[in-house]
Formats: sequence, structure tokens, C-alpha cells
Amino acid sequence: MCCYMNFKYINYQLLLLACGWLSATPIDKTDPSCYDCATLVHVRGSMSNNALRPSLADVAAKASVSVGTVSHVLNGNPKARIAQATQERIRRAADELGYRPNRFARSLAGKHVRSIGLMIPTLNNPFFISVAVVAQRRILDLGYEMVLDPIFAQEWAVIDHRRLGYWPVDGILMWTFTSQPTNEIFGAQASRMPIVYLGLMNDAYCSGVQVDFYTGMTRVLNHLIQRGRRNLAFVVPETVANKPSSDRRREAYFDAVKSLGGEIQILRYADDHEMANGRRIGLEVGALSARVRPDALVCYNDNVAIGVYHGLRAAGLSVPGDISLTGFDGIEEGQCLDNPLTTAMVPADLVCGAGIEMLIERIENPMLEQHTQIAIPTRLIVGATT
Amino acid sequence: MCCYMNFKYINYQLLLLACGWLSATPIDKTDPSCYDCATLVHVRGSMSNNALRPSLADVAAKASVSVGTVSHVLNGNPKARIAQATQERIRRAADELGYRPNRFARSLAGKHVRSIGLMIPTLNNPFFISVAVVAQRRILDLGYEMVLDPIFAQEWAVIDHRRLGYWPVDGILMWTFTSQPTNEIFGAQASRMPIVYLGLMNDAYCSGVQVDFYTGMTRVLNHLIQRGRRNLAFVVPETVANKPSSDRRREAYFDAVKSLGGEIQILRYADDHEMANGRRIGLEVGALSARVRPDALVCYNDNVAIGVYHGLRAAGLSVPGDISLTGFDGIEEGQCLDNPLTTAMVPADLVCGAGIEMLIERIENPMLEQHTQIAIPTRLIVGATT
DNA sequence: CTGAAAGCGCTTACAG
DNA sequence: CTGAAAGCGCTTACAG
Repeated sequence: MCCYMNFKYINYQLLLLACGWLSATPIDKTDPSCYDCATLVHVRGSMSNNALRPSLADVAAKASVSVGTVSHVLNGNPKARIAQATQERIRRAADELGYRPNRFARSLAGKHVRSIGLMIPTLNNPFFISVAVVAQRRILDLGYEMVLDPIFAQEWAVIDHRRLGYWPVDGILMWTFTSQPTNEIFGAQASRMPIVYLGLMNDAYCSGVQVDFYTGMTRVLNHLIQRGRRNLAFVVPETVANKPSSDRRREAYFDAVKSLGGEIQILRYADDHEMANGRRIGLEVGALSARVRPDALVCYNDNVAIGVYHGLRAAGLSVPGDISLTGFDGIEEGQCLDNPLTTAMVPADLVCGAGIEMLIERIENPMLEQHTQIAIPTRLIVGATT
Repeated sequence: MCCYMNFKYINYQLLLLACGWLSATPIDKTDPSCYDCATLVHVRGSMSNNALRPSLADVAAKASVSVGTVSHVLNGNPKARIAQATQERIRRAADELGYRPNRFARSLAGKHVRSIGLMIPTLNNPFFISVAVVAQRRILDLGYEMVLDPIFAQEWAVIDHRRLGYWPVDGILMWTFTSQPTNEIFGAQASRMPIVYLGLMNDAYCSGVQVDFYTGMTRVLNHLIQRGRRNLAFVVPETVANKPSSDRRREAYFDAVKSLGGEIQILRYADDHEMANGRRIGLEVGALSARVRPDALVCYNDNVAIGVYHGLRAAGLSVPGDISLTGFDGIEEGQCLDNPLTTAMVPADLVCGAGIEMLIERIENPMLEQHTQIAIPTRLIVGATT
């Protein structure tokens, strides 16, 4: 008998009790037939990951060639011309051993890491998920790997960006934030690290793909005005509301209200739990009497707008009957509402595609001293909330 | 003048035109004052990432010690006792150079990679985002890095899981899927790779944290039955509907309907674009006459349930007036609906926490031959949709 | 208390 | 057409 089953509880039961969960249910696998199952093997020797994997040297030995030759063949190095027969022998050996090159060793030895870091502000907004999905697909297609900045934090403030500094990358694709953390991350090397900004840039001396937030938001606002709305409130995250530098969406709102001769009304929310905070705002606005209530809520993005929508409805208001609602980004979730959201669609695929192209150009031409900036327009999507 | 600004368009314009976007708007940065901005530096020599970063050797040289000594100090190696003065000198040198250890080299040299791979089926379901967030936080706290399996694909089918095989990891935390891709990824090494399964396991000879889906779904169904619902339809993804092995949620549904003497009604949807597909199902059910319509829709998870909810409402039905609706998972988005969703809450933090504990135990005790399995219960959340 | 040295798994000129 | 060798930036016994 090569093993025994053992239901250990380590700290889990304490954990469960501490959290108020009734109890852990042990799984009943006492069936003796388990014991002659073939899937368990004896574990012997070092479990170091390195020991598990066949190396180039293993492949070389099996094919009776040198490691250099194997490397040339497997990487399709055009400078080395290896005999067809040898190539096939090597590929067969690699296949049989299930050889997978060790990325770490490859990066160490080569002059390129062949990977690109992506920084996005949060994973808790489906828009940035689609940015990551689209970026990764492009990056893989171009023969690079993507390293996602470990932004897996609920609160933006607690993220340790410097962590990305520990992952060797050839360059950074960065959806910009309220402040530029580049120096914080890369220290003195920041100025020499190829970086392409997405979304917006604070600086003329950088490369990046801007989204034309100003025009996009202006289109949204004009649409509301055309529909007769005059009393527009802007729903905006705290960090954007507070930051001294101008935000293009906020600018567009200010300009529109000014030219309308109306009153600026800012509704702020804490940045995390965007949808839940939006819902609370919707409830609060819904509780106002019709006289003082805005006739349209212009939201900073779709994610918060969805929450606001539900809050308004939960408060008994009709959208757009009693009040209009708009978002920004064009995420699928907004279009899945019973009344699809009116919004400005940001083409994440174009933004990422252009950004990656720029970045790889910079990586592959390190002497490049020119910077490239481009602005990509958004598209107004008229849904059923206006 | 050390640079010139140049608005290049490479393929972007073609891209934009091809996609039907009107035109790219060049950014007007012709202001000549740009040119004496100090942020641009001349780029000289190799831009290889390696060249950018100070190495251990640089720190050693600066502190006039050997690289071994620097390594001992910076890693706090308890076996080596280094003089306080030397330690301080080394730390100061590292600080001044902005030294960041190269993870790749460290992993190559050391016997542990100190990183854990996480595999989840999709990022397009907020539940799995929270799994990633929670897992990463725990993993970092324990001194490991997390490598997310590049599952950034819209369609589950196109994912190349073998890609994870290229990232050296000490072990794998895997939220299981319909089929176990372990062998596909790791080949012959699969049986020696420490793996902990989350969610469910097909095998007695593995370690993992099960979620008690059966009891959870049974609670949901009993709740509906208590509220007088008798005509229950099950909304389920195609892969689950088709797979031969039993799914615990599906089993619970079959058992409940059988004991009710009712009729099995399965509504399937394609796995990707879960929310949009759910909406379509909601619309279809809403179009049925009241006589043939189910009186409750039991959804496989919250993500699809949210779509169904909107579809039903868009079709003019009242939830729960005309029809009840339930989800599974307990994601925040479900609780943000105007009528919060009735669901079974899966405690992702407990599941991940226990799983990571198990995995690290296996990594650090490679000879361990016992397997640990535990089941974690879900909690019924009664919302406003039943 | 500190250093010299081997080695992790690769890539890449450079020989032959 | 293929191999021997240096080297990437670290860790870790092993000396001294």
C-alpha cells in the first residue's frame, strides 16, 4: 500500500469556526478500492521544480548532440544551419521528454526577456479585464509574454507597485492613473525603461495612446442636452474629484455645464467597491424630491453607472422616465441591463493594439529618440437609459 | 536639442479606418517649450533589461565585499553571521543603487522558485476575480509570488494551458474545470508537481478544498420549494450540461425535482459571454405564456443569473412576482441589483486560504505522501428575487 | 565573520 | 554543419 488517506484539519476548522461557518464536512472517501488506484506515485528525491523538468542537456544527450545545437534548432535560429536529419532527431527527443524551455534561464541568458509588463489600476472593473485580455492576446501573438502587475488588491492605495520591479520585463504598458508611479517602481532606471502609456498622458515626452475622453464625454453630454436634460450631476470617484491635475472627462462636464449656464453638481464615491458605492448614490438621489433632483446622472464609468442604475430603481425611480443615466467605457455588463446603458465606447482593442505596437518598436529600437502619441476617439452608444 | 517630436501613424490609421473609426486625432504638442523639458534623456548603449538593473556584483563592488556576502545579508540567511557594520554598508549600497534582485536568476540558482501558479477558468466572472485577488494576497503574505495562468481568453476552448508549463512554479493551485488539464500541461511531470484543487476534485488521490456544492444547491432549492415554487428550471452552461461526469449542482437539482415529482427542465447557454447569454434566456422565458413558464429559474452561478434577471425584466416580468430567480457564488454584483439576488455564498477567502496552506505544506514537505481533502460549506443568502 | 567557486538552464558569438 | 565555452545574476555548501 503506497499511501494512506488522512483528513487533516490543520487550522481550517478553527478558521471556519472563527468565521462563523458551522463546520467542515469531511469527505467520505473510505472506500478501500481507493487504495489500488494507479494515479498516485511514490514521491522520491528532491521536489525542486528544476529536478522535475527535463533540461536542454537532457534533450541533447538523448539526441547525441550538444546543447548549443538543440538551442539553435528549437529556437529556429536562422544563423545556424543544422542538417534536417539532426533537426528531426532533436525535435523527437524534445517531444518524447516533454521538454519545455525554462523561461527564467532563457531570459537570463538572452539579451531580451521577451516579456512585457501590463499595469492596470484594478481588476474589479470589467473594462480593465478586457484590456488585460486583449493585451495578452496581442502580446502572445507577437512572441512575448505578459506579466500582469500584481494589482490584485481591493484598494488601490495598498498596492505595492514596486513588486513589478522584481520581474524582469523589456517594457511596460501602463494604463495611467491619477499619479504616475513610474519612478516609484523603477527608480533611477525609469527614464531608460521603454514605457507606453494608455488612456492618458501627463507628459509630452513619452509615447502613448490617448483616449479622447474630452470629446467622448462631450458627446455624451450633448446627447443628454439634446434630449432636454438641463440639470446634470457628475458621479465621480474621490481620487478624480480631489486631484489637482485636470481630468478630461471632468473638464468636459464643467465646460458643458458652464455653456449651459447650469450648476456644477459633483457626487463623489470612494474608489473601491465601485458598483456598491454607485448603488448607494442612486438610492440617495432617489430619495430627493423631484424638484431638487438632477434630471440626469453622468457617471465617470459604466461600472459605477450600473450600481447607480440599480440604486435609482431600488428607490422607485424610472430610468430614463424620472432621470437619465450615462456611463463611459462600453462594457458588456452595461449593455446587459434590462435597459442598456447609454455610454461612450472605448475601443480597448485598438488602444492596446496600437500601444503594444509602439512599445515593441521602442524595445526593438533602443536608440529610438522620438516619441509617438496618438489619440483614439470613442463612440457614443445610445442605449435605453437616456 | 536632444530630441524631436514626431507623430507617426505606422499602422494605426489603417487600423482605425479598417475598424470604421472616423479618424485618429493627432495631439497638438507643437508648443516649442516642449523641447527644453528635462524629462527626456539620451538613450545610449544597450537597452537590454539586464543592462538597466544594478546586479549583486554592483552592490558587492560598492560595498567592497563578495557577492556571496551580499546575498547572505539581503536574504537574511541565518546560517551566515555577518558583522553589523558590514550589513549596514551593504544595505546602504543596495539602497543607493536601487538594487532589485532578479527573480529569474534567484529562481534558477535556488532550489525553490518561490512562486505558485493559479489556474482559474476565466476572468470574465467576478467570482474568479475575487479568487485571484484573495489568493494573491495570501500567497504574497507567505513570501511567494503568484503566477496567474494566462487564461485571458474569451473562450475557454482556445486557452493554451501548456503555457503555464513554461513558467517555473513550485506548485499549482487549480480551480477545477470540467476536465482535468493537468497532464496536458505538465506531461509526465504532472504526478510529481504539487497540486491542490479548489472547488471540486475528481480523484481521491489528490489534495484539495472542495466546496460543498450539493448541499449549497439543495439549500437554494429547498428555499424555493418552501416559498411555494414547484416548476423549477435549471439554467446551466453547455459544458456542464453535456459532460458525462456528474456535476454536484446539477445532481442536487435532479434530486430535488425528483423528490418533488416534477419535471426536469434544462436551459443551456454557451459558456462565454455568460451574462449576455443569460439575458437572452431571460427574454426567451419571458416570452412564454404564464401557463407553460417555469415559476423559478435556478441558475448555475450569479454571473448568468444577473443576465437572466435583466432579460426577464426586459421582457416585462416581475421578479419575484411572476418568477423567482436564484444564483450561486455570492458575488458583490448580484447584491448590487435593485432586488439583490438570492444565492449561495461560496467563501472564496476560506477556500483559497485553506488551499494555499495545503499547497505550501506539500511544497515544503516533498516526501509527503498523504493527501488532504476538506469540504467547505456555502451559506444561503436570501435576497429579493425569491 | 567572509570569500572563492560551483552550478542553476539557457543563449550566443566564435571556432573548426 | 556542429561543438566548446563564456556568461546571464543569482544561491549555497564549503573553506578558511
